[in-house]
Amino acid sequence: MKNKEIAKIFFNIASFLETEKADFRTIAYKRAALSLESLDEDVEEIYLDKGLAGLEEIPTIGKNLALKIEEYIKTGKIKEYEKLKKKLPVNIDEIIRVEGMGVKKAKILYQKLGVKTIKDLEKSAKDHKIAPLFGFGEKTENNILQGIEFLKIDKGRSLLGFIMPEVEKIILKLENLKEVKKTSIAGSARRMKETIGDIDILVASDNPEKVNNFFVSLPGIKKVWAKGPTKSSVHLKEGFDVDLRIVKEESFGSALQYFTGSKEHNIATRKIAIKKGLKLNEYGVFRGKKKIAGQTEEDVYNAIGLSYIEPEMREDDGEVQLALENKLPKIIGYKDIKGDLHCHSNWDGGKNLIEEMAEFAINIGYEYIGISDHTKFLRIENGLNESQLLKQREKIKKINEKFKTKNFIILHGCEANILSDGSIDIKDEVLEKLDYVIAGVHSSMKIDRKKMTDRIIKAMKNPNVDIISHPTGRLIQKRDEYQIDLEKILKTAKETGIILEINSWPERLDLKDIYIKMAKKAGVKMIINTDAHEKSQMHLMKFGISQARRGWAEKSDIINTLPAGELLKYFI
DNA sequence: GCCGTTTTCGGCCCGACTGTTTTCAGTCG
Repeated sequence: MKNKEIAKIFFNIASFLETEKADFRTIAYKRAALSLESLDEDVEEIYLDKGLAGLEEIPTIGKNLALKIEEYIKTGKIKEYEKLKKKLPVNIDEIIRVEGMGVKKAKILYQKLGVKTIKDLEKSAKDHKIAPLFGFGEKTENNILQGIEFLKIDKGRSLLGFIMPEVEKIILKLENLKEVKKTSIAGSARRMKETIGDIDILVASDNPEKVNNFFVSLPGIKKVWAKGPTKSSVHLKEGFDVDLRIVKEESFGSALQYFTGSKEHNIATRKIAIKKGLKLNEYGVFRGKKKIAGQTEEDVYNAIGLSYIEPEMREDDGEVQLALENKLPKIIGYKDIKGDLHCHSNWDGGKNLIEEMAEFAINIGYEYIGISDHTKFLRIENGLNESQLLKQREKIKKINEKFKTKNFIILHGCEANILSDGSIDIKDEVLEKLDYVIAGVHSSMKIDRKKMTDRIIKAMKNPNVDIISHPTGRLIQKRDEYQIDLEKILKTAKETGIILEINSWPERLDLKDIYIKMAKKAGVKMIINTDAHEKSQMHLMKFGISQARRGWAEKSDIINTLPAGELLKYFI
């Protein structure tokens, strides 16, 4: 996929152009870069398939940019970009990562001091060469040094599952303040993106000053970037920024809509407002000077003629048009799940007894749980062999007797291994005795695309296999997906009735949102599981659900929204 | 440079905060 490479070049071209003049060409390049970044299809394939015309079908790509993409595919270079680099030989994308540094400052620092890299920048700041420059000063110089320090320990984006508890802690503290009327998570955390750059929090209050002062003095804050009457921005010791915005309660809905983003979604909604002769900003929806909405997000969307759009869908990926036509899908809700079928017990080295897992499931309102321990190929995980599985089955039968009165049932499955030849590591005569069988790849992950696809398809065709766990094997920020032909896998899933898992583990979230969309389109059913190795991890379900929501999955696409009786029909 | 349920030309989302300046450009979201 050359999408990301070209996107990066377009971003940099925009930056270079911006150092000369911030006209709409820069915006066009930035938009094109964003659109390429989020494009599912490979631009190179589009080009090989349909030529320039195909490229021009991509929104934000016109004749000129299509030619540039063609040039890159053919020659590996874009002449205009090379020219711009020669004119301003600065690692522009690197330097503007320093908080407070933008392209204009970067250009001046190159011209005056020859700064080309972050290293040069750091040296110039340390030698106090920046402060005396016109337009700069002591504070700017210090901020640059601090920004560089933070970058050095910056882990980049954090996993949603890691950052969410931190957000909740801060929100809890804010809620305890009597001046605070309402709070909400906003930004990409509210949209439940799988990784989060920084945290955005919105507060409704009539005393913003008090809230702001309280916020910037919270423990763990290493640097206050900005603090104004309605907004402040800080850097936490955990390595990320938190932005707080305070508005009056009457504007809470419009502020939340604005602050949740995405940026592209906001631009799209504001354009709709303009077309209707309205203005949308964080204070409300306005007709002339008259405010016609703002208290709730529903009001805001309705006022500009849209139906309410769930935060997880706000990526400007067609949702605005559907909201305009009142045709949005009703995506799965956080309370629709009736049970978790990918749970490990202490039989395979998990932490809890089967009974403990079941009791926890009952307490969080589930109607069933599925125990699916690892099988024998995974020795390191104490995988169960055939006789152990049969023994476990007897045990579960007995435990189920106890839960009969509670209208709860433990289903018995396993998470078997798809071996490198596509066979399953447990004999069929045992597999067929289980309530259901999950199969997953846990070894030989680097084989080529055709072999991996054939391997998984062979497993899917085993009549005893019901579910494929974490189908692409990715570990976010750690390990790429296995090479697979997803189209073929989806086709086979549809033919065989195989269920694909959405694994809720924060570093898996596998299938991911765009694949969920593809699966839904292909008519393939999915199941959201946690892969819990101890009972409290069943709470991770919300991250799987959020991924499903980002993939626009509806309740009917997800089989564990069904009661046990109906669910089991999928496993016959 | 892109794009069209006002347009093939003339628009392109909108506002907050800082630092340096003395009224605003640059940066951020």
